[in-house]
Order: sequence, then structure tokens, then C-alpha cells
Amino acid sequence: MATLKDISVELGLSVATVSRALNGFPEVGAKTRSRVQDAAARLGYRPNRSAQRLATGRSGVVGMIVKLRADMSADQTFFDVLTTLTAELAARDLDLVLSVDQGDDPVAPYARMLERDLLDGFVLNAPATGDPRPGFLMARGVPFVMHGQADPAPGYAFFGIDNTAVSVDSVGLLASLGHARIALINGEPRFAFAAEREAGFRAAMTAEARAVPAAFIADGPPTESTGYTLALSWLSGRAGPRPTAILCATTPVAAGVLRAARDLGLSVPRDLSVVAHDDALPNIRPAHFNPALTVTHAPLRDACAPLAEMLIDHLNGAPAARLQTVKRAGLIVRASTGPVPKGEEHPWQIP
Amino acid sequence: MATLKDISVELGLSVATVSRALNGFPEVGAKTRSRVQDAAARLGYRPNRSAQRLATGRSGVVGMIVKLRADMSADQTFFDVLTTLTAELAARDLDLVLSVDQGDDPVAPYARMLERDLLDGFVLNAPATGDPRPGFLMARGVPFVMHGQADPAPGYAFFGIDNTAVSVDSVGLLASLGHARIALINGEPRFAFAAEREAGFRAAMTAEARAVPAAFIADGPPTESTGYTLALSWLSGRAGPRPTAILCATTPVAAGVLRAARDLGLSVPRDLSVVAHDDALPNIRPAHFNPALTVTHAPLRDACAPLAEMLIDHLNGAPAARLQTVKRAGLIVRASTGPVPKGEEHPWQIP
DNA sequence: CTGAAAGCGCTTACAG
DNA sequence: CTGAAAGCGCTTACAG
Repeated sequence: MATLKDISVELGLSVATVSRALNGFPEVGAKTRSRVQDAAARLGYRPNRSAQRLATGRSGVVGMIVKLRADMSADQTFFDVLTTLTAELAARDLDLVLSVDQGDDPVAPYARMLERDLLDGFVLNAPATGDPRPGFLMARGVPFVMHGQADPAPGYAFFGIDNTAVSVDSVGLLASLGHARIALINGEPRFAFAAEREAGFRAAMTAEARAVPAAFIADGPPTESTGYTLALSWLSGRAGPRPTAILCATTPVAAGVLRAARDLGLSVPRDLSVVAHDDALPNIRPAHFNPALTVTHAPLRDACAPLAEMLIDHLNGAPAARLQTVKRAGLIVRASTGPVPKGEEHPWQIP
Repeated sequence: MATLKDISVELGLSVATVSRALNGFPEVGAKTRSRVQDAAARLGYRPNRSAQRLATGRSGVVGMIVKLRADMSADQTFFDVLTTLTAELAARDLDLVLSVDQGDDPVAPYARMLERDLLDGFVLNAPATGDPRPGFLMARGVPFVMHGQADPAPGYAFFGIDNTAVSVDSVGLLASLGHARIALINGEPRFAFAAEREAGFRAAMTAEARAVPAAFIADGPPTESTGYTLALSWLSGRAGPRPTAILCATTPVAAGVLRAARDLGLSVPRDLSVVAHDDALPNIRPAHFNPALTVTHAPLRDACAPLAEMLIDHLNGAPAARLQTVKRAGLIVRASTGPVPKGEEHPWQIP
């Protein structure tokens, strides 16, 4: 393995200059820099991470703690994000160490990890409403970035999508097609994103002057069977007048809804419109659904690069207030949404 | 953070002695050692990994490469192993870095990882028959341990279960119950474990003088639907005389078999005996199956500690020949196996 | 059994 | 714009 010393000898420079040239210090002259870069490439130089870390006092490792869940589709989501995040962090010379937790205390695993490992920071996932983790870490001065946001106006770094807009945009599309009875199959209420989606949904429905009976806002694990069970009960008409459109938290949920409609002999989109939020899970292609699924689209894995970038910036001293990004999901209209059926334009009557 | 220096000052010793005491060098006196250990605990000393790694020339990171699969149950298995393995390696001061690969060349990702990262070694998973990875890594002198074994008498370190015995033991149990028509739903043939299980199955059946028609040895992804589909076709009798017992590669496969039996109005174990190999996946409890499932039992996660231990030993110079362990899976007899139905004791007639 | 010293490969004030 | 030097916190021959 070539070292800085090797390059410095090769070029008759000091290791200090070689180090500065390679690290982009502005005071190094252009020709010197390119000579150094050439030599580094020629000798196959790779910085020794341990030496860099020892010299800078950083460990180069960031932690992430995951809750083990019974639910398999969560594992799949997690797996996708994990691999992408690992790659994005690696590209920035950061190692990700993972810890699995099954306990009830949300902050205990962080405390444990902090005292066991030398960590430069954390990536927080799955924000819950009233999440205690940000407060815990901020009190200890530990840098972190959150995937999503747990608070309306956070004092910490985060990257997420506008979940209110996800609902508002979906309702907007359906309303423009004449739908008045729109039901929601939401994510589990402990997650902050689900609260935001529900708030957006209620606000948009209220703005359209369409009240929603409590029975038509439901939630569950993000699975096909959640979608199937709820849709079956709603579409059978047992809970009251059938919705003409259903908003789904995830694409597997939408798959269940489509199956329920099929089983009941309903045609999509003639009898029912379906919209889902699409996290772009591997192996699930809403465009290949039958009918192709209308979605709000925001790949989870697209968050990984920004998260890694923000964490690096944060570790380099950027203030949290600068490191807050909310992306708007795109609305992709496909074949699962259509005009409200004739005669079904009336909203629910709330007693 | 306390350092060796802090301890040495506290105790009036040299850092060298402190280092030796903490690292278990035999030449350090007992009282000195315990004084040092006390002081270390009192000061909350944690070794600086970067410094250790720089001094020893080891990176402290080992790599693992996973193939991304469409199949979700594989993800789940992988997830379980990954988290346990990470913990076991961390307990031995090793970081695991993960890389995901989707390409066709089995060795290319290793070459890439080797040139990108400073790695001390690898953990290899999912051995295939004729796996080129061991040869590739051995030629480069890169230490690794394999989970399972790709070759009959490997020249490398590995930890696995006796897959031949898995089949032999299962067939033995069924034969003792009088079964003669035993079918096999195996793992996918590209994996070495599946080849071993099939060989064991054939050998055991031959030993019992029970030939098996080709149609009754099948394979597929380790899913419920694989089990359901194959069992449905076999038990309907379309493929010839029904098997009276089915051996399943995994517990999800067995779940599918049980469902097929139920759909056909067959009772287990009265009409059909079912045995599966149980990797002890999270969230799948063969004891809670209905009926409770008879299995060969070998938790995948139990391999993690031995793998970590062997890798450490290997990195410390232990020769591969010393680091080869084959565990025998336990046979757990539950309610899904019973005596062969009266009148069904005759074997298949092979033309 | 213990210590003094060199070295691992970087980074970064401090001088010039 | 560049260099000499100290230092990050360990480990480990080499002496004694």
C-alpha cells in the first residue's frame, strides 16, 4: 500500500504538501496539485482510514438502530434503505454500524451504543410522534440526521418528504375527477408520517367540503392483507355507502385493495379509484399492477444520499438549521384512477 | 476519553505495561494486572480502535457481499443473520461492511471491495456448488470463513451443518414409522446445501430400498407458495400414487404443504406426514403450526458466533484446517409425523 | 516482570 | 505556497 510518504519521496515534496494537495486545500498550487494527484493515481495510493481517524479524532463510524419487527415488508423496506445508505456513507468514508433492538425504551439502545462504541453520529429512522430520541441526543451534543421528521419545526437535521402534500395531492386528483367519498388506509399511527398524512387528508377533504366518517379512515401494517381486509369490508357496503376511491399508504396495501375489488366483481377504475403512496420498494412495480397504479412517488432509497451528505456536513460543523430538507413527492397518474361513477357523486352524510 | 497514558500516570506505570496488562500478556504480574484493570474500569477506559488498527496494521473491518434477491423470505433470513453476525463481530472489535451485488460474476464484487476498502477478511454466505469465490480469495491470500461449505473437503475455514444428515435423519424417522413413499421439496439446486440434502435423501431412500420417481423430488424458492403448489399437485394424485410423507426444505414450504393438505381434506399426520428443516427464522414457530411441525432444527443465527470466532482466529494466524466445523442438526419430533396410513405401505414402482 | 523508544500513516498549527 | 515538527493513541521489538 502506497503512503503519503511514498508520494512525497517520488515527487520531492513534503508529506504535508501532499496531504494538502490531496485534500483540496486551496493554498496548493494547481500544477503541484495535479502532479500529486497523478502520482497518487500512479502509485495506487489509498488513504489509511485508521491513520486519518486517529489524526482527526473522528471514528468514522456512524450508528443506526433498528427495531426488529414481525412484519416482513418492513424488513424489505429496511433492507433496501440499509444497503443504499451503507453505500452512500461508504462513498464519504463513513462506516455504518447497525444495532438491533427489541426493547421498549426508545433511547436506551442509543445510550448503550454511545458508551460502547466511538461514534461520530447517528442516522435516525422511523420517527414517531413525540419521539424522545432527538432530545436525548441533542442534550448530549451527539450529531445525527433523521430520516423523516418527528416534530413540526425540528431543531435538528432531517430529510423527508412532505407527507401532508402526499394526501393533499392525492385527494386533489380524486376531487378533480368528481370523487366525494374517499377513504384512507393509513400507516400505523405511532409513526409521524402517518399523522401527517392523516392531517393532510382531513384538511384536503374539509377543503373540498367532504366530511369523512371515522370508519373510513383506518390503518394497519403496510401489507397486502391490511389492504384486502379493509377494502373488503368497505366495498361490501356493510360499513355504509361504499367509497368510490381509496387512498393507500403503500403499494402492497393497494395490491390488497385491488384484490378485494376483483373478488367483489368491481372494476378499477370504473367502479373504484385507487391511489397509493409509492416508496419504490424493490420488486414492487406499481406500473405493472393491473390496472397500473396511480401513485405519489418518492423512493425511500433516494433519501440515502441526502442523508449521508447532510450527516457529513453536520459532522463538519454545519448547523442543523441549514440541514433540513423536505421533498415533495411526485404525482404519477396511471390507470387506477378515473371519473367518479355516475350517481355516486354525493359525499357521505355525517350524522 | 481516558487513554492508556491516563492509566499509566494514575498508576505510575509505563503505557507499555498498561497495554500488556489489558491485552492479557502472560508476563504481567497478577497484582499489576488487576490494579490496571481496576484503574481502567474506574477511568472508563475504552481503547481507541483507530489507534489500535494503525499500530497493528489491521483495518478491523471484514466484508460480506450479499446478492439481492426478489424473494422476500430470503431477505428475512438474511436480515436475521446479518444482525446477529454484526453483533458477534462487534463483540470481537470487528466491523462488518456490507455490499450488495446484483451482477452475474460471483467474484467481481469481491475484487471491487478488496481494492476499494482495506479489509482484513470476508464472511462468505450462500455457498454454491462449484463456487469460485474460495479459490479466488485463497489465491490472493485473503482470509475468509464460509457459512456452509461449497466443497466436500474444503481447504478453507467454514462453519455449517451436516446437510446430508438432515435428510438421512428425516428419512430415518419416517421409515421407522413405516413410510415408503416419501417426497422431497428441496432448496434451489444452485446452492450447495440443496445438493447435499438431495444426496442424503437419495442415499437414505436407497438404503431403505425405496426408489423415488423423479417427479417426487422437486425444488423451488423457500416459500409457502412453493410448498403449496407442489403438494397440491402431488397429493391430488395426478403425478402418480400420492406420497405419504413430504420432506420440506424450510418451514414456510411446510406451511404451504399443510395448507394444500387442508384444501384437499387430508389430515396431518393421519393421511400425510410432514417434516421440515427449521432454520429458526424469526416470526416462524414450527411448534405453533397446526399440527405442530416435526423438524430438523439448526438456527441459522447460531452460526454467527462460531463464524465470528473462527474469523478472528483465522486473522490471528490459525490455519484453515483447524477452522472447520460441521454441526449436526437436532431432530425434534412433534405432531406432524405419524405412522404410515394402513394400506399405503408400498413403495413407488419405478418402471 | 517492566520501561524507554520507535513506529503505524495521517493532519495541522506554526514558521517562513 | 511549502516544509519541519508535533501529535493522535496505540503496539511491540529491544533492553534490562
